[in-house]
Amino acid sequence: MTVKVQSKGEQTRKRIMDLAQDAVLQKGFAATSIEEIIVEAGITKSGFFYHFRDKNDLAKAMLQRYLDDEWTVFDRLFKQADALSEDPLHSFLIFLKLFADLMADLPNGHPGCLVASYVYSEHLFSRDVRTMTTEGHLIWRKRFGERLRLIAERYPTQTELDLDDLADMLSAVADGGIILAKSLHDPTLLPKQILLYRNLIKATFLE
Amino acid sequence: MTVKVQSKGEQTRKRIMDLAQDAVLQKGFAATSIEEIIVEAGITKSGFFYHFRDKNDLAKAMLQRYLDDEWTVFDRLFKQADALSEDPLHSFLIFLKLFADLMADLPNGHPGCLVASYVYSEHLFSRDVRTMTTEGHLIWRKRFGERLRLIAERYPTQTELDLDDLADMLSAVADGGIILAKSLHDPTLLPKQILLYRNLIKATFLE
DNA sequence: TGCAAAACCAAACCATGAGTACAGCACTTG
DNA sequence: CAAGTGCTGTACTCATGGTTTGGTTTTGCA
Repeated sequence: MTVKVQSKGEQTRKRIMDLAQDAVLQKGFAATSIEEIIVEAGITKSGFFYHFRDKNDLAKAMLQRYLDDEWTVFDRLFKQADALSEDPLHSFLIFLKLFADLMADLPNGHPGCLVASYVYSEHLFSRDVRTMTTEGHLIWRKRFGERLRLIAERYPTQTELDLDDLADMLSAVADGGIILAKSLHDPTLLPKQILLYRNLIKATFLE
Repeated sequence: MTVKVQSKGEQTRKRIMDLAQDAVLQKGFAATSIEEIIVEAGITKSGFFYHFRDKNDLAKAMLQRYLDDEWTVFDRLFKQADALSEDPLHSFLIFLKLFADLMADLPNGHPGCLVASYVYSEHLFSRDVRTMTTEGHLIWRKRFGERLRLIAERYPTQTELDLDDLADMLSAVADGGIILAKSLHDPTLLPKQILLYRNLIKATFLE
């Protein structure tokens, strides 16, 4: 367990981003004011503008951090799963179980997907932020797609099937599951949806 | 084909809502200003406030209309499907195909789900609007769930399976598919996701 | 044709919110 | 200890945006 040594500045920067992210996931980016963030963070406006050039800069930094975090989380889960089975299919199934468990363990449910939130306010952000959301989704497609291709090699399916679509479906089920879980105030919904996706994978490759 | 006779007022009201909905799906509700709407609609602010008590009132009216529209669309698709097969499973499979086709025929792809958009800015709206989004999702669960229960009666599954979860999954896949399609600028993505859900249904009940 | 109701307009109000200018404090490195 | 640099505070600007008040036109209908 490495404890990052954070300078005071890094700490405030992180605090700003944490608070901002919570607010954005509840009200959307546009409705989240710098004012409210700095009040909660216990700093002043100049403090904010020292750390971020403007609001869009904050949006970008948050998104980058979010994508990085997701990446490392999935990395960990995949490594865990790979350690438990050599077989690509079973490893993927284990991964999905781990993923579902992780989502089930979030005390108040998943707070929301920042990428999804951004997509529904796309027109607010600069071009580079928008391409980041696109790239984020493409990376997941690639990542899950790779796994699926390894599986398909060993477990040939009868029906024609686009593996990229199947990879996308995990993102879709997760994003959709988060929305439903929020809307229905039911944190158990997301993990259950992931397990249904797992069923599809099983049914697809195990006949 | 009944053509609704709309008074001038009803026409402007509709125009406002159309423009607002487009804007909201692109930028979110908070970032959509009354100003821009009235400019596009060719009216003034007072014109707007004649039709809507306040901005939240507009949000509510838009959501109600959206839910009603969705309801009638699904109604039509279900009726069409039921006319083509007596069997609940096949009827549902036909319905899913029709649904996918409908989504595929949208020239620029699905513009976005208003409910999903609202969920990611929940904290902006009054309580009644928020309960409307919840109710909306519950209605879909009920509607799809009913169909699935009819299917399950005739096609018993071996594995334990919560049909409400399976019903929710259609909403999740749709909402998630819309997000992905928007993010990746690929209108074909949504219908493909629906067809993958259809595969799951087939695999589940036809072994 | 006249008149009430419906539909709309003009102009202001007030709050909020993004962003700036600039001064001041607290490190920490030469 | 001097000088920079990282960070915070005060005090503004300027634009936007939701909402109100009080009037004017247009429309449907008796």
